[in-house]
Amino acid sequence: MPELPDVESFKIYTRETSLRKQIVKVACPDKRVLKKISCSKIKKGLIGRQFIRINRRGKFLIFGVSGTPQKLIFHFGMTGDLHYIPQEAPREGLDRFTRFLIGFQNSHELRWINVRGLGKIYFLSEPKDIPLIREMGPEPFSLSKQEFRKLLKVHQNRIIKAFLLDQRAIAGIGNVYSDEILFQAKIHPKRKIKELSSSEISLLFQKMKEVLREAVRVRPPLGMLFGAGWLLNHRDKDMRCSRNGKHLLKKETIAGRSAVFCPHCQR
DNA sequence: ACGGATGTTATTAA
DNA sequence: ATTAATAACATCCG
Repeated sequence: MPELPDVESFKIYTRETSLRKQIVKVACPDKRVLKKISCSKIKKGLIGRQFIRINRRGKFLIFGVSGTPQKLIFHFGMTGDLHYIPQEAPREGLDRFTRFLIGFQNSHELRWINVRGLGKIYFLSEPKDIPLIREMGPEPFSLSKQEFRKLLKVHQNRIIKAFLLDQRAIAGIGNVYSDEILFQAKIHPKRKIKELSSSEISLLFQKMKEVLREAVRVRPPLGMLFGAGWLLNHRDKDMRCSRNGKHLLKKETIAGRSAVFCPHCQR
């Protein structure tokens, strides 16, 4: 789940729930997710303080803290969620996998839920000390079409799916949304970038922004649905192309991930 | 029971 | 030097 749109909605959610509240508790039920930092150091840095800023960079969520330059940084890995909930709420369902939590003075807590334990938590002053942040490519939402064309030029020898997935090339796009973007742009995931036409690049740029923007819009108030034309509604389900119910979607390993696409519509 | 899963990284191969 | 494929990480789900 946690690709750019998901982390963006975590940002909105935590800004609405967790900003400017006195932190009174920090718990780390699973130390393995803490990177180069102990639970007691995080406690020392957070307790008695407040979150004053929450930002996103790629798939990272970054919390600025009052009275210290240190920032709390979450990466969710393959699975993740955040629940702001009364502290007495039972840890059942997904909440069983709370591997880190912040308690506030109002008796609510922010639970960092990470089913598979591949997520990571950092507490440091300089986000760029995390190699992936230091080397991360530009944010899709801040790219102009001209910059996008330049970026593709730099990566012209790669296949398009690998480019979209590479955080060092462009930030925040993961497997599901890269498939969706390519489906909507009608581009086969294995196409070489240098062989894309100018109009294909234009459409790709437009669809990249549309898909990500729409996914951010659909996410937060839980339950809203993606449009009928979306590949997302069919992958892991009936595997039928939403453009023509007769075409069967294909699943193939590309750039190390299982790509789902319509061999008929995507060329 | 086995394979696969929305991510990243180190290693190996091409 | 680049780029792509692979395994590994941890754990749940169908």
